Amino acid sequence: MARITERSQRGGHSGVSIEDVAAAAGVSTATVSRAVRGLPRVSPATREKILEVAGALGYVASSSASGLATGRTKTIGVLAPFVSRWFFSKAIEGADRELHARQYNLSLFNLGGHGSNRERLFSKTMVYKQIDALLVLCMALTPDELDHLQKIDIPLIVVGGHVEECAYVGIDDYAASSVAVRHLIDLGHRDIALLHGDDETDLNFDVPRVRILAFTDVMAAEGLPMRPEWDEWGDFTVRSGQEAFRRLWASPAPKPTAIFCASDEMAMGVIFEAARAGVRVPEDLSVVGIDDHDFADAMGLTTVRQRPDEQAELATKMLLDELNGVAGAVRSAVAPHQLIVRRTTAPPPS
Amino acid sequence: MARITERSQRGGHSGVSIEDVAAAAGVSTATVSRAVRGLPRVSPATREKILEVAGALGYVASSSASGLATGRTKTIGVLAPFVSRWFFSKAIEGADRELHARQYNLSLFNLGGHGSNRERLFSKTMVYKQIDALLVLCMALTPDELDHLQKIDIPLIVVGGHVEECAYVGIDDYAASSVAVRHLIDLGHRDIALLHGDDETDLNFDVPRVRILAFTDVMAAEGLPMRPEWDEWGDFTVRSGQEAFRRLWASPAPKPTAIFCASDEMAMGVIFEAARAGVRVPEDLSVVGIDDHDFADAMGLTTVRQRPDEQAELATKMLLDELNGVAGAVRSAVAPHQLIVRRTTAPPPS
DNA sequence: TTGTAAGCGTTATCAT
DNA sequence: ATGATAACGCTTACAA
Repeated sequence: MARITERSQRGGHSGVSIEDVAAAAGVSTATVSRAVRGLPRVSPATREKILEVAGALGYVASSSASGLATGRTKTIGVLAPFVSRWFFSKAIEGADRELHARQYNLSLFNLGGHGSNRERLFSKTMVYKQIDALLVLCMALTPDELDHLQKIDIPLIVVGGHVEECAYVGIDDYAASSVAVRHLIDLGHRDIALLHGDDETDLNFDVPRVRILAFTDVMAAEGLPMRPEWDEWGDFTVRSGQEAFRRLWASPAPKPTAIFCASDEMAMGVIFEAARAGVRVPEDLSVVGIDDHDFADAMGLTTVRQRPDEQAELATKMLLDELNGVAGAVRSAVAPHQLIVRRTTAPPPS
Repeated sequence: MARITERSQRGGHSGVSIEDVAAAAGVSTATVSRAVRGLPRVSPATREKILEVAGALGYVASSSASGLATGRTKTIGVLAPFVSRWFFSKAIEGADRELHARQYNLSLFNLGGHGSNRERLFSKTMVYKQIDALLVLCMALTPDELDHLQKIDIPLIVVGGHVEECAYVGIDDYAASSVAVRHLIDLGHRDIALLHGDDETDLNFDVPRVRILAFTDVMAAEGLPMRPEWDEWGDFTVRSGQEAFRRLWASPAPKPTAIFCASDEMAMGVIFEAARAGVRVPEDLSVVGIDDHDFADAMGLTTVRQRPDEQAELATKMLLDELNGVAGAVRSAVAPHQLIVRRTTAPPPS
């Protein structure tokens, strides 16, 4: 009773502590600490006994206490602009896989959708001293956010968009886009529209621009025309793909026979809207995307596959290795991409 | 120099501590603590000075230290079977919204996709003493997992599937399914197929069963036939919807004029495959789903809307309120649903 | 192999 | 309003 009172005096803590285990096992807390962490310098006999007692008591070390003692929290942060978009949700799963396997926790920081959409507040305070490393999943960071990031002196790596001065894991966007456009050209298309994802305000997000560049380079190299009316913009969502298609088809200009979309979700929007407008894919219009979204196979969408989960997994591995003393483990790496030809691309109507 | 050596002696901690701030501001750590946390009993003048010094020094309290002192981590855990499926990713966003607003951290525990798919290891150790409360986003828990859950004596609430003895926030699945089926019947359909999501092994997941029950009840009440060949099974994914459609249309049995799907993703699979098979939706086949997935609008899918983000947001709010002393804040609540009629349902072919 | 004890950075009690 | 100071539970030299 006195004991209980003593314990509940402050904070109302609960649970069994290392001291309880030590007492029950008749050893010191130091030995318990070594034993439960699988450290050497504990005799097999004592270890077994301690583990048994600990198990019986349901002992679990307090992460706060060990965090305070070691200076490491055993959790890494994942910063994402969205969680419900394909790329990010897959990346989160990939990061989690690696973290889980290595007994680390994943702390999720979502930049998007807070309050009225742009009230995204990412301050150093959020992550500082709470995580050992940070995985940045990003398409666009404000200069302010970028600034905060640089100030945190923990291992950091980014997946999903280049950030100045940071190690980056991702596909070669230029090559991936090129192969998609070439596929269209190889099929015989000459009148190809571009649905890119650059809104020209996200200064720290160059993925869309690289994809645009690849498109224009390939088109120019082949001497193909690039009409301004065929240069459409979207924000990587299905809806924006729909809208782009509508604008394209509403215009009095001649219609392209193919459209290169900077993401599968936009490509899907185009396809949905084309169906609605009675435009047949691929007979009247070929469409190719980038990503290999979960739904791409079901829709028969031709695309360039990338695996955000594997990218994030690799990036996470680097972070963890770095934390475990492998200096230079965190470095840029380019992930593979692959053209997947399905049923939304075909030769142009003759 | 002596100071630096002193600091880096153990663990290699970095950053400025409360003591540094106290020293720089010429006050005690106790006062700094009060000041930075916005507690009373600090004169405006000292508070201002402390805040200024703290800001200049870039002071951020160590979460480990305060966690140890208070017994609370200021982070809540979110347990999810998947993160890249619509329901869960939306729910996570909703939870994050509330947590973010209340300065809590979100620790994500993903059950799915570890190693060879079923090596999902959810032990008490994972979450114990690391979080103040747990939000369970689940469709199916093994008895073992369930057991672990019960043992954790922290506030807990579930969204996305009932769990015995736990407070639950979610829609009325029976009513939601009923309204979908009734919609089909009101349109004049009599030959309605069912695409449910029960694999009969997930014993702790009754959502699919409730939806099946609603279907059979409504059909029976209307005296409508329910052919066993029209009873199809899926696992809530697009792919399983495709497969179900293929089976349905491959069978020699007569075809239904409508199909009620227990989820939008399955409904989409049906629609994609129907298009491939030349079956027109809704002229030849009406399809209705449940969820109002992000793509539902673009596809014109008739469905019953639910908002997992709002459900999770509410559940999270309850958790936080409970932690803040509002006894009984965590309790079951039923979330709204709404029939959204779009373009995949129409009267049956005459 | 095991134990002792000094931190780790906060918070909270109790004085002042 | 402010300051000492004792926890909080664990890790880790260092001693035994």
